[in-house]
Amino acid sequence: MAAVATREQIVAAADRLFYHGGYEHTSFADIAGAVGLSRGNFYYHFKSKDAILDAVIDARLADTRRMLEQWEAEAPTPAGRIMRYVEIVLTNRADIQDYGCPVGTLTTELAKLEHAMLGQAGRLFTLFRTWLREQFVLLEHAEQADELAMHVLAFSQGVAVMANAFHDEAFIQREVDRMREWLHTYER
Amino acid sequence: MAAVATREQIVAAADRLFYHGGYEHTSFADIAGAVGLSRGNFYYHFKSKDAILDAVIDARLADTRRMLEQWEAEAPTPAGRIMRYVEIVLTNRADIQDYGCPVGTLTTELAKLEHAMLGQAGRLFTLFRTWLREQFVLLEHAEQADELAMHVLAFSQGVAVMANAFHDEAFIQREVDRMREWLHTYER
DNA sequence: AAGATCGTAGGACAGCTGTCCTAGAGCGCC
DNA sequence: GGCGCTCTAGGACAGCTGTCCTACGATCTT
Repeated sequence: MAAVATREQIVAAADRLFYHGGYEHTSFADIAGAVGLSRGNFYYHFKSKDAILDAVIDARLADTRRMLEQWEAEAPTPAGRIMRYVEIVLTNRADIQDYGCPVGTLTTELAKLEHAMLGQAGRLFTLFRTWLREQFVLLEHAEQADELAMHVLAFSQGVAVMANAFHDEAFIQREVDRMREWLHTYER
Repeated sequence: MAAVATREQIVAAADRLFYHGGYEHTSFADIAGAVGLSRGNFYYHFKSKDAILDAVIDARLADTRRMLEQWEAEAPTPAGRIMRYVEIVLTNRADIQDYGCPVGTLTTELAKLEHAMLGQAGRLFTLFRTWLREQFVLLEHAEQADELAMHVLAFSQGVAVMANAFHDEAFIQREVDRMREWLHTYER
């Protein structure tokens, strides 16, 4: 098997396992089992568990950039684009109810572990923050753009934590509706 | 030393360590070191790690009930009491920036671990939810009381995750101000 | 003073962790 | 055929995990 394909398989499996079970709780043996490789052989592809996490974060950053570009292509207005972000809690509601937000839960876990890769994980949040800020600038709220971006991020994190805790789909829908109305007051 | 005092010391130390470093990441050795006991001797006080977690959750439930009673005694109006809840993200901002919300992060972690004690941890959320709902009933919004309670909970969780990720005190203050204005629209 | 009870230290136990090494299989190229 | 490279399996390694047991010191009761 080509090494590059195996590496991608490892990263994909690790991404899923880190999201579902948490970073520390996921062992080399778990990832090896998911990919179908022997545990000891991992050193050939990644020299440490941190290196896998680094690769997973890089992959998530790339995926996120692709998703944001797609949103920009599909939604013509900045408000529509912001709503695309807001609605991911609906789109991904099944996973969110089971595992929370992939970005929020990873960042929270790494902060508790005082893990060196915490800064890297923070780039995922910053990517969304910067993109949302740009949309609010386009909405002609340049002055408060960053504050509004942070508010939208906090919305999604709050909904994710509560949806994960209570498994309440109606709650998610209500909060998205509430957010849509709030966003309308910033449209022009 | 009296066994009951030692037990309380263990629970207090475990509570702090679980909050700061997470449940799974905290070992018997860590707790033993914090209390000044030998690791093997723990079996005398708690027959398993889950039993410690159970005791920690019970202690947090009792502490929370005390806090809610105090809020009721100190704040005469339901809106004032709700604001007491909203303002804990300011009151505890130092800890929240370092470790997130104690309730939210524990629930999120236990969900990923598929831990048997997840239901117990959920009672912490439910305690706040029920109390907030009662306050909105007193505000004569009985019909939407539970929805509004969930919205306030989501607010606090969102702010906690973002404050933990970005360490931004001004953001916390702005979100509390925003929440205060929102709450005014429900006062009469 | 003798005995029972309470709380403790220390270590044994199997099992798992991340890391690292060695040997060899499979393959293309000369 | 023989060389060299890529990729792999399997196991060794020290260290840690939660659990559990035994032996002993301190304290209290009678």
